[in-house]
Amino acid sequence: MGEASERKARLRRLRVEGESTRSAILRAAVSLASVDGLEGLSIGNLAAEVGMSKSGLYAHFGSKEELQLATVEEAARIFDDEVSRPALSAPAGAPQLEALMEAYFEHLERRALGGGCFFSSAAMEMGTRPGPVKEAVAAFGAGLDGLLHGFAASAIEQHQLPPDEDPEQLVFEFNGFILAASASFILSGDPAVLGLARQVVRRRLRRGR
Amino acid sequence: MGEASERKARLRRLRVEGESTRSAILRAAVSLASVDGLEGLSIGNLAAEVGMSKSGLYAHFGSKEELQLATVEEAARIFDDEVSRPALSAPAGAPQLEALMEAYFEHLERRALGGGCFFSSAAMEMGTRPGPVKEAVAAFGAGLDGLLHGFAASAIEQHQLPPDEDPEQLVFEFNGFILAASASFILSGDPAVLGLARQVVRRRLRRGR
DNA sequence: CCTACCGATCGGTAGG
DNA sequence: CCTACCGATCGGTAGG
Repeated sequence: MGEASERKARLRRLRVEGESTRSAILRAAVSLASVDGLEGLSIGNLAAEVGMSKSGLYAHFGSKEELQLATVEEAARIFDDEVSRPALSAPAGAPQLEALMEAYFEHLERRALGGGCFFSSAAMEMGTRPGPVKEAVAAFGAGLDGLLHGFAASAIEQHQLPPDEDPEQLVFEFNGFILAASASFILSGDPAVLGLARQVVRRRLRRGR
Repeated sequence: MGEASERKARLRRLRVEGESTRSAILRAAVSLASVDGLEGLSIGNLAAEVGMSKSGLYAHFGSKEELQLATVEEAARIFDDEVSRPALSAPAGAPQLEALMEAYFEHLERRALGGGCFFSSAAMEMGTRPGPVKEAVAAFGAGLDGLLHGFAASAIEQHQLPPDEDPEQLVFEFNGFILAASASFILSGDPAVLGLARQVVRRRLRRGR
């Protein structure tokens, strides 16, 4: 079997029924970036991964920056599917906060992207690199903060949390839980750290009860 | 003035009385890595920054990995000087926790390294790259966790925090505060987020009082 | 989507 | 510490 047919076989493996080539490329891009970062994501590596030439990729994305932007979009879609959406199905307030965190911990534990948490890494990596990609990462963060803020405000409103709690402080704390779980899990590779993270979340939501 | 004398002038600027060339190189390396990451730190850029040839750097560090390891060491020394040591001078227990966080927030606000928080970024960046550099970053994290654990245990012992508090959970939470402050500050560039972080820390340490 | 190429930069080495 | 070089890879383009 020649190289060409191997490439096609790999692409077929990556592609699901009815899924576009662009979508298969972006799933691979998110996976590579979850290991090597958004800067470390190279067009050559990505081309090899999906069994395509570099110029084939340039037909889909005109530049590395456009590829990075599309990759951030795809990562946001995955996060919404796997973490945000399940949380929205839980009862309003504290249960949504807990469901979001639980969905996130499972997303981490399952190593859904191959490497670590895409947005934890992207925030640290792109934070010091002004430009459209940083803005896209920041916009995702703002969206997640908004979601958490709504859950927290609702929890206070429904007296699941004391009335003197501050939603903004809660958003900061839950962001911290996400980042600490991500960093700790990625460095240790030990699912036990997620047990500790779950305890922290549970206790935090039972405070003042 | 020729290029050669410009280079020497730059090196002189970077060097303080009695400071070794190696030390000046490493300070520049930490600064560059705080912006571009430990992978993004290139020997060519670093050589230009300190006004030296690439091969001049190879006389000090035999490989990029050795340079990265030395850079992690230097960053740890700076963190210990600016954050850990001041905390150790505070009264034992909760005041040490608060002093460490305050020193960290000031370290961030002052933009002490030029870019963001070296170890927040390094943990996310190297977490997915097995090898000696990741181990060095993990070892620093373990050391900081140990320090926080001691402060937390002491706070509980002295009844500054309730006896049902778990030091390990507190370590996780404070790690989260550090990471959330770092990510938030780097993305927004707004010192106001550190005000929120300070409130969270203060409230957390007054819980159960 | 491909082959074939571009200049720039990467980490690293030879020889002084 | 330097100049001068190595092969590999980077992002990107020409032409089909």
